[in-house]
Amino acid sequence: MDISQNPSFTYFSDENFINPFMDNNDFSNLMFFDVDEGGNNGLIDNEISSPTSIISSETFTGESGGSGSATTLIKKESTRNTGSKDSDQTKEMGHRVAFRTRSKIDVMDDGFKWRKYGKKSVKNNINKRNYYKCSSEGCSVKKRVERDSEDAAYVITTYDGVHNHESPSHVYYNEMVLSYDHDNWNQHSLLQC
DNA sequence: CGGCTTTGACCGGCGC
DNA sequence: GCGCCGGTCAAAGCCG
Repeated sequence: MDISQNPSFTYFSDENFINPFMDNNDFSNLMFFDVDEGGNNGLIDNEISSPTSIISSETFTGESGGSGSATTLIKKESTRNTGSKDSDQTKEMGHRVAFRTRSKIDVMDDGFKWRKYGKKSVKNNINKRNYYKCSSEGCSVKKRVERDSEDAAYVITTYDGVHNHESPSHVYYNEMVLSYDHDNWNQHSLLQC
């Protein structure tokens, strides 16, 4: 599947996506999308589309150990399906965000602490899919990480849910951002994690 | 020793 | 009802 030509995906390149801390990873092809990525086409079904998908702050670290990190800010709000459907479908997994990055490493340190709880080989993908849970108490955010089946240079990361706590590296993160007086950094959005 | 990873088993949804 | 498939559980092992 060629995701890049899918209209339901928002595609990021480094032209509109600044990564001042880019070190080990090549984020030249970053994108994210909502709803599921499991289907072949990923077209958004109007009836089951998730109401909102937000990534408030992401901190990618090229190598664990802090040698280098790329900080990313993505925010998306899609408010279609505004209450027209029955509200009982608004369970906990209301927010799902996925994006694809070109990265040498499988799992990127985004500032949160993840605990691996599963690994599966899925159809249409020779690579294994890894399942992670936020290890913070009371936070049930999940994350799936898999290599792109067609281009193993890309990693597809899917987040389910929204963190109800701040990132452990949040303080450090904010300091970094504030030191960057750049228009593209929406600092206020960082605070609504 | 505590937290994490690994990995097979188990479960539920869905299509036929 | 059955089988497939994706997601989760949990025991065992590993590691700092």
